[in-house]
Amino acid sequence: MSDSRSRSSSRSSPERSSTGSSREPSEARAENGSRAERKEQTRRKLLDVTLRLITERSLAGISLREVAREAGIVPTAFYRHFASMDELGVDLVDESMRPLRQMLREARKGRVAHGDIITETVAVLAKQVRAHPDQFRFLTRERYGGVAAVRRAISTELRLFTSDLTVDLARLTSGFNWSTDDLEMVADLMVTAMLGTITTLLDQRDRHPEDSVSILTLAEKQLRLVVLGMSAWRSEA
Amino acid sequence: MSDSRSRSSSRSSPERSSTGSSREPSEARAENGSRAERKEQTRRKLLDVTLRLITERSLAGISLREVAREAGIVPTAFYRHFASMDELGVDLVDESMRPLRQMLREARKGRVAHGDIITETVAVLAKQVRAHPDQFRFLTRERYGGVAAVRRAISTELRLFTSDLTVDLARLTSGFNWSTDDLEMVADLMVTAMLGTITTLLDQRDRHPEDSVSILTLAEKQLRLVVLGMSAWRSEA
DNA sequence: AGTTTCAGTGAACGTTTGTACACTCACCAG
DNA sequence: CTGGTGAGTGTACAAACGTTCACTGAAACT
Repeated sequence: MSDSRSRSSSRSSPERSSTGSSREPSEARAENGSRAERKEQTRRKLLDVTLRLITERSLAGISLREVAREAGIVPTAFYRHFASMDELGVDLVDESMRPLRQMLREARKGRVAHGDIITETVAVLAKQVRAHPDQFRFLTRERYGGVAAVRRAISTELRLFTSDLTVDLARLTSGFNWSTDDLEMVADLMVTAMLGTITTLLDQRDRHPEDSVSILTLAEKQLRLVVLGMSAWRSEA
Repeated sequence: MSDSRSRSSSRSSPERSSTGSSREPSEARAENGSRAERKEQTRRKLLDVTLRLITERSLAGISLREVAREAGIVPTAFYRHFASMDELGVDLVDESMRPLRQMLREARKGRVAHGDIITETVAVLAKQVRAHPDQFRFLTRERYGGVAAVRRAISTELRLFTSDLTVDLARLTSGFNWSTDDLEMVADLMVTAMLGTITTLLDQRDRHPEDSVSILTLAEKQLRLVVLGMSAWRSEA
């Protein structure tokens, strides 16, 4: 069916070695970029194609051949970029989670009032989910998915999220002598709640797109409930 | 490698129609059970094999042939029981979740003090996870997995869990005029937290088995934190 | 006793898969 | 100008896949 796309690079150079003055590398070539750039472009295409295909299937259900086909290269050329689909998956995890982690860290930076932090965090998350739904779909799908290496990569990165949050909670509760264990417990609950929100967000997105608002207020409420619990906790235990 | 197992049913009847006195169905046959029973046995085997194989792969990564092979039947005989692997997956969801839901409902029945309910609920969950780890692994793996039908089935059943809990929360907070939306919000948070506990429980089980205790106290703490949050909430909003 | 039902068989099919191998030829460095 | 590098090609193959079809034979029904 979709097999007519692989015939796009037959003619290579329209006017090759004509005037002799084409020496400097800064000339406007018909084909784009240097060798390294071209390679990076294909790499990107492989990653993007996989991300797109994973909308309706899991990583384990996507074949190397299919990804290569959609990216417009022959199956064997795939190996120039990744040793296997598993490796591609791990790279995809890094690429998806590292920027997000940075954004969430900065959303909490400099702020002290709990309310602000919660609103800001939920907003950042919502914006990211809206901007890169495929990445989040990939992450939720593969978090407990069939590929062990990918699962491990996500789990590791997620632990960093929790540890970031634990540090910030420690700063916010300094003076109320919380134990590290209890702080981690709360951070874990918050991260879990936000992960739940993400999945709800993705689910709802498919059916009726603009219910996001109610989901986000729900998420904020849940976080606020936990913060309230923290106040009561400190005056109990 | 593992191909030497399919040659176990070559000789069918060692002494067929010898004496003529083998008429009544209550006779001690070498093979067991009636026709319907035999069929149910094979069905069970198919379900069990799938559950076992899913420990290290996802449903989408398990082939119909492999399941049939491990169950000791020929691939085509699979269709006598399920129309596809997807259908088998949906049946597996029902079988795993319905009894659990019943148990959790009864764990909350007749109790009024929050502490009791929390302890009891976590205990029931822990016991079930310990008793049927494969089922829970299957559920967490396929909850956002690659097979749409299975995803939907789990999601539906999970919503019932939340709605059960919402009803019970309504009973417990009667007189404090909570809105249904807010009760659902809390119930959702609690269910999400417990799902997180389950996955942590399964992860840790593989590495060092007897850290379950600390995970369970963590789970109880999280639930208790939420309940504390509820008290503070009602006196605020 | 005679007939029907149906779980399981076995061969065959057309695809698709991952990977091996020898290759081309545009690019970059010397 | 020249030689090496390496991204992408094309062919090839064995293995596994889902599904089809006509079949067997014991249990169940009449």
